[in-house]
Amino acid sequence: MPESATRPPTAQQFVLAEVRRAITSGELRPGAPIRQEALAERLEVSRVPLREALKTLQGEGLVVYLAHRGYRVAELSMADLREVYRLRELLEAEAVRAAVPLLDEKTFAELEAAQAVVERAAEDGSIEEMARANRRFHFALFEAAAMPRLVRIIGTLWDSTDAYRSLYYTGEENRRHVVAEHRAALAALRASDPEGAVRWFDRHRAAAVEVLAGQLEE
Amino acid sequence: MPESATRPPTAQQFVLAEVRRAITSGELRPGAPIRQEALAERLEVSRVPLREALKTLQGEGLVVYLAHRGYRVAELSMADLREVYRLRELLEAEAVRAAVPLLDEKTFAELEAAQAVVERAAEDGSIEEMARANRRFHFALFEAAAMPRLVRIIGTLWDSTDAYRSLYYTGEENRRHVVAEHRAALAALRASDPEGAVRWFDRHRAAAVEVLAGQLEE
DNA sequence: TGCTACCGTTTTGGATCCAGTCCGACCCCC
DNA sequence: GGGGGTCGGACTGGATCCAAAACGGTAGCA
Repeated sequence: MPESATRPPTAQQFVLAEVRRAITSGELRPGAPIRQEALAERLEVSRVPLREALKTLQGEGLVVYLAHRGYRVAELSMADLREVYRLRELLEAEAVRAAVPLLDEKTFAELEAAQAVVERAAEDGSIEEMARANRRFHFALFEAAAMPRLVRIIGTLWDSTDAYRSLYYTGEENRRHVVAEHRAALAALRASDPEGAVRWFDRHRAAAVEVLAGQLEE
Repeated sequence: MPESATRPPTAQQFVLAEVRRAITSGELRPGAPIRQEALAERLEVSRVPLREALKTLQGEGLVVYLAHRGYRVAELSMADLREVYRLRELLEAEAVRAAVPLLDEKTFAELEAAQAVVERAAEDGSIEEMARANRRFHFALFEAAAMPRLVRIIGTLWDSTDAYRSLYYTGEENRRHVVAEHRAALAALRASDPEGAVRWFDRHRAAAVEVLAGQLEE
């Protein structure tokens, strides 16, 4: 039963992807408790694979766990938000610097393909697609650094703010900023100018974090 | 049955601590497959809490997982080792810089208490105790930075090399280096000189990574 | 002799069932 | 009327059982 393009080979992987999507898309609200029985039933699995998926998400910081009280969707305080972005600044700069000397045409092609989707989605205002393509863009670059642990850490940092970040793309002006900053960074990468690229990405993040900080105060 | 000072409130937490200890102490060798049935029986629990503990360890990178083939203790390549230490360099420097302005007498007391244990253990050659006290020393400092995510990430980086790092302390000269470098860093911290402390910690790590790299080539 | 298909064993993945803990409502007593 | 204790429901934690996938060995065949 090929119900979707590729259904993961184990239930826990399926559940993991599904729950992560539900959290980062805001379907499961920050702070909300996770009722295992109900969620498992909705996903048509038993509680066992769900619990293992939740353990993974706990490791990623997307949910918090208290013994005998279960899991809740993690909430982000203002201090958390600042910390995440500070760490991203440090780690992504490292990734970019490591990646630049290793960039090849294949990577550039991937970057430009992703960027094309970003631009089209920005025009159309399709938030979900823009978020996906934006991630593809950045991680295509990070992957090029050939530092798998670094990429994984950055990935978890992205995940932990995904639920909030989607909001950023709802502003049309924000979307225009993203497109422009990507283009500038791409030009710097083409010119093998890591510091230039780093500066653009820093500005990119700084703009986002300010907007998000505003959002976080409701 | 108070079989140990404090037995965790759930079996999975007990198992987690136990398996982590077994891995970082080298009792479970890198690359070795983990037979769930046997291990669960040895720890006198069922496979369910063991599996959840293994998921946590997977998130920390201490074990690797393949669907339908189970868990194995993670192995470190030379590239991995270098990456871990490069990331520690970046992140620990950030932690130290953030911590210095926040240091209070309580933290200094903890640092010096840990350092005293390190020095005694270094004399006696008690490897296990030195490793524990060394970790307490460094993390007392990191915790002072008030950046919980950062501390957690650094913690997982430490864990991923623990199985190898114990080897470092078996050399007597290495132990003397550690003591001296800690003292120098402590003096810099007392003088509110973050850059001085960062330099000493960098040297501290650089010495360790070179020895470990040698070990890793068997 | 080397390859392949098959089958039994081992091991992991998942479902169900039971036990223990937590939380809130209610009641008693002060 | 308010505070503390107790009971019951809801939910999580763990054990056992069953299903499915992977591995190893063997036999059959080219």
